[in-house]
Amino acid sequence: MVGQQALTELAKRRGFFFGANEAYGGTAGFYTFGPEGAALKRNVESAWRERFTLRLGNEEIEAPTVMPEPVFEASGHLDGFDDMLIECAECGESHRADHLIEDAVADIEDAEALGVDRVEELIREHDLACPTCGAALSGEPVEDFNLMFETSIGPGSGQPGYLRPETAQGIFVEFPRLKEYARGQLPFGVTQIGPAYRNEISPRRGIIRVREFTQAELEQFIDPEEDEPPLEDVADVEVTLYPASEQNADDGDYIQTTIGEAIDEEIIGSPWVAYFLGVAQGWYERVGVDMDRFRFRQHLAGERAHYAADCWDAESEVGGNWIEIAGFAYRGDYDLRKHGEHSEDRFTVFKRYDEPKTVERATVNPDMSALGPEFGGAAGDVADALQELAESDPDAFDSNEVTVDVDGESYTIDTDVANFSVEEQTENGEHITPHVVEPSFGVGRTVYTLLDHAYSEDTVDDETRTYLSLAPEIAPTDVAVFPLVGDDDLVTTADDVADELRAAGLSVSYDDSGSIGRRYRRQDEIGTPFCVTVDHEGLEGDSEPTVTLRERDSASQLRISVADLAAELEAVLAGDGTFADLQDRYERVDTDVTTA
RNA sequence: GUGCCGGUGGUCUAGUGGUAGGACCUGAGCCUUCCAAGCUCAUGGCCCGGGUUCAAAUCCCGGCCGGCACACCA
Repeated sequence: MVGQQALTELAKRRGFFFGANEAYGGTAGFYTFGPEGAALKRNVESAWRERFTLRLGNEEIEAPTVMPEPVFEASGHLDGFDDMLIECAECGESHRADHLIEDAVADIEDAEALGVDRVEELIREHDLACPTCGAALSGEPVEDFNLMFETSIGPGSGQPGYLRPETAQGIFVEFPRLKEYARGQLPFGVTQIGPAYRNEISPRRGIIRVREFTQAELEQFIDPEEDEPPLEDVADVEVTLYPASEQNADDGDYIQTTIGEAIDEEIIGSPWVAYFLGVAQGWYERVGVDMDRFRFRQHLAGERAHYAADCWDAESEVGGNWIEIAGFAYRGDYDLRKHGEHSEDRFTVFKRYDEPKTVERATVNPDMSALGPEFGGAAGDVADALQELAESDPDAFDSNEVTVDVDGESYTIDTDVANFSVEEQTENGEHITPHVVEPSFGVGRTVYTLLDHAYSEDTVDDETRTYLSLAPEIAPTDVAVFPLVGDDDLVTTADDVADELRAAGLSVSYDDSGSIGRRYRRQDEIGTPFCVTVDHEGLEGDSEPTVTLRERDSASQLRISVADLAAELEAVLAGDGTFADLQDRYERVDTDVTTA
């Protein structure tokens, strides 16, 4: 196991990531990905896109990071994302004011909804004390802290906006158009990879908890009554589960099972969530997460977000701690329903019935030439109220007069004027609000996990060697090319080989400095899976030139002709064969190197 | 946000009220035909601001950044 300190040091020194704006003292919670880190992150994103967008037949979008205030009124982030903090004057501890009240006052369960002033009052009335030191908190100010970054759109006072706290909202808000694009057919999925922002009170633990981070999210829109995931694709996938029941039990333990069994035994409630856990398991394994340090943990009841009906996290163990690297939430119809209520657009899809239905519907057709002169500006509202009444209580129209309330005023109308009737109508279907299943991945945390799990040390010729055993698919550099020594003919050939490999689309690093061993170590430390060395032996005689090809983890080499090199490397990097396969087909080089 | 500890070349680190030394790295050269070798030379540093002092990188205060603990993490 590697400590956070050693990994952070390597990350800084080798250009994976480092604190941003250090020239100006640094900014807590913001990191820059250096050349190696940016390449690694890009490769992780590509692998995610390949699996969760392309392979699943979904579509990817790119929405703005700044969104106007009403979006977050609808999503609940403006209220639900607030923390009410109160600070003890005696010991300086900060506490959640709303939690204090919920604990102390029996009949208040959601103190957050009460507002700052009322919460301050309640603390006075109940004479609440600091849980840490016991000093009275009465009279201390309660501060609202919203975790969203606020900004202002346009000049002057502008309109208030926020940096999105999750990429998901960019997908939900555009649902009306995305639905059109999907031709109104459920199920369909939309993905987005991009930055999200949370103004954390206290960023911690390096890159693990930051204020700007990259999310890769899939919003799967489904008809909850009809759509089922292709569970047969993942039924046999083995997973390590840590359900809420086990977390609560004294002797709770992990459950090793398959996705199929977990559904049969109702450990995972939602088949869709289970499906995505299965897909994710395979993906994490592929990009290089150590599956012995990986688990799916179910959220405890009190832990769930305001939108989530059931939620599982993917967690990895890094530096001895478990961190969340993805969340799988069944969000129900919460998001689309809310945006539908708050905006002018329709966040529904039309679901056709198998057979058209004939229904009796009570309607009114009010004589507006009578209502208008009588009620003036209220006439339109009265007409609407009559229609509502017709639907909810048609019997009200049996008598001669009917009364409706509009804004607290009562209006009484002759029933004749309302033109009440019951008509038979044909309904071909209904508008339903889709449910949403959301796999949401933290890209930065995944990158950190991969570095942690790839970090290795061994001994080569009695010297300690540090190397990153990254999956070839996601390693920042595919291959490094060296001339064994600085002779002109070796340098020229090595240059040509590097150029040829670049032309084949590989990410190539060229290095002719210092001793060959030093150059191998450099590449080991950034996880480059292969090194190609041009030596005199390979250029001797009239036969085709050859080079040595070295594999990172074993440090073993084989001799291969330059003509075959690009194609063989491409195949291995694409996961089509391994270095061991090449060893069977090409001459091994005895290097006298011993690894232990 | 609170408490404790810390901040010296790219990285790691020694050190003192009189402006700094090492190791590794990096660059140039010599040597070198496969794993951080050796030799020569070179580049490069006291987090920021204020105070005390003849003099502050050193002491004091504040800020910023980092680590740990608490709180927080929808």
